[in-house]
Amino acid sequence: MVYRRTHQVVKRLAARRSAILTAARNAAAEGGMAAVQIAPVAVRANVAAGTVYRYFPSKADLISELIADVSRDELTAIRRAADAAPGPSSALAAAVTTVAVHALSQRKLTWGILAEPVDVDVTASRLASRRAVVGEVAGRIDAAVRAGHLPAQDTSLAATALLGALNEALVGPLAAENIDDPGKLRDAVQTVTLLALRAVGVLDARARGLVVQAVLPGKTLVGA
Amino acid sequence: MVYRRTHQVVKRLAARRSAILTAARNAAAEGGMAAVQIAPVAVRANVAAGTVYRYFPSKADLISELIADVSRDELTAIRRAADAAPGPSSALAAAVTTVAVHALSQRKLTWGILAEPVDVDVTASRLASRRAVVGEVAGRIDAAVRAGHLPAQDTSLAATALLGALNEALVGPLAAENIDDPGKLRDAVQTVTLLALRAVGVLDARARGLVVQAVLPGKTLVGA
DNA sequence: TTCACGTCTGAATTATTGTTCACTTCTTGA
DNA sequence: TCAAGAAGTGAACAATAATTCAGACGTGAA
Repeated sequence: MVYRRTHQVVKRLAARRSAILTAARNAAAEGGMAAVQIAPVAVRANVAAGTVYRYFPSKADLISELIADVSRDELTAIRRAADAAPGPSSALAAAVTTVAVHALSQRKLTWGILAEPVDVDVTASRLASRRAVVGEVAGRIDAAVRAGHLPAQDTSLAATALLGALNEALVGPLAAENIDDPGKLRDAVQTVTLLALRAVGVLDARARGLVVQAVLPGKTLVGA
Repeated sequence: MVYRRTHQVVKRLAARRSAILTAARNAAAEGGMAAVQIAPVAVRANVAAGTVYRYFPSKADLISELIADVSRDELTAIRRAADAAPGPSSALAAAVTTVAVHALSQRKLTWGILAEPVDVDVTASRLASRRAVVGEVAGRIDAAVRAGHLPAQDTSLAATALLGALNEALVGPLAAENIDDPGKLRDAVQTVTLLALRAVGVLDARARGLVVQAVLPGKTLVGA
C-alpha cells in the first residue's frame, strides 16, 4: 500500500461533501426542490456530476440528508427559543413563533422540505423531520398541560395539527395571497401563533400576552 | 359531408370521457397520484393510451380536471352540511367536520389532490381547489363573527390555517401514527374539529357542544 | 521519480413516461 | 352498399434527468 488517506485529504473530502450539501440547500432555497438536480448542484459545488455520486449513493440520499440538516437546524432553534422562556406556556409560544419565523424567512426551502413534489422517494426523511418537530412541540404542550395551563389532550395530534396550520397559512400555496406585502409578515406570525395557542386551549387574553412576548425578541423578519 | 355526430355518439363520447376521469380518480384513490399514469388509466378505462389524448390535451389537463371534480364534490358536501345547520356556529362546525370526514374517508385521494408530488404542473388547479374550500370556510367563519359568536379576525388566514391543521392531522404523513386504529377515526375527527373551533375563538365548552352536534349526524366513518 | 491507488471527470447510457401519428375500425347519410 | 370523415389503436418516438464508467488526474510512501 503506497497510498494512505492523510489528514489533509480527509479534511478536503469532508469540505467537498459539505459543499455539495450546501449547494443543494442553496438550490432548494432559490428554486425549490425541483431545482435540486444533480448536474446543477454539481456546478454550484464546483465538481462534476459523477463526483456527487462519490459522496451520495443517490439523489434520494442527497435530498434526505439535506432535509435532515435543515430539520436539525430548525429543531435547535426551537429548543433554544423555548428553553429561554420563563415558563411552559411561554416556551410553547416561543416554540410556535420560532417555527413560524423560520418558515417565513425561508419559504421555498421550507415548502421543499415539507411537501414539494420530488421525483425520488424521500418520504422516510420527511417523516423523520416532521416527527422530530412534532415531538418537540408536543413535549412543550405536554409541559404546559402538566403545569395546569392547558386542558389534557392528545398532545401529539394537537402538535401535528398546529404545525399543519402554521405551514399551510405561512408557506402553503395560499400564503402569498394571505400575506400579500412584506409589512404583514409580522402580523401574520402573530395571528397564526395566536390561533395555534387558542387551539390547544390557551385562553384568549393570556394568548395575546404570550404571543407578544414571543414575537418581540425574535429576529427581524425579512421579506419572502 | 356524409358523417355527422348523432346524439347517440355524443352520449358515448361523454361516457368515455367520464370513464377516463373515473379511472383516473380510482387510480388516485388506490395508489395516489403516482398511480395516475396515462397507460394504466387507459387500461382501467378500457381504451388505448392514444385515446386519452382525444379527450384530454395532456396529462396535466387530465389531473387538473380530476382535482377540480373532487374539489367540486367536497364543496357541495360542505355547503349541504353547513346549510343544514341551525346557526352560524353550528354551520362552521358542520363545515369543518365535513372536511375532516371527507379527508379521512379518502385519505390517499385527498393527499393526492392536496400535496402529493406529481410530475406535471397542476399548481393552478390545486390552488383553485384550495381557494374554493378556504373561501367557503372563511365565509362560515365570517358569518359567525357577524353573528357575534366569534372575535373579529382575518377570516381568510384563519380558514387557511384551519384547513392546514385538519389536513396535516388527518391525512398528512403523520396521520397514521396519530390515528393508529380504525376505532380512533371518530375520536380524531372530534379532537381536530374541537381544536379548529377553539383556534378561531369558540369557547371551549360551547365548542364541545358544537362538535358533538356536528359529528353525530355524519355518515359512518369507514377505515382508511 | 515512480508506482499503486484514490479521486475526479463528463460524455454516454439507462430508465421512465408522456406524447405522437400512420393506420385501422367504426359511424352516418345517400 | 358505399364513401367520407370521425374516433380509436398501440407501437414508436421524444424528452428529461438520474446514474454509470473508462480514462485522466492527484496524492503519498518508497
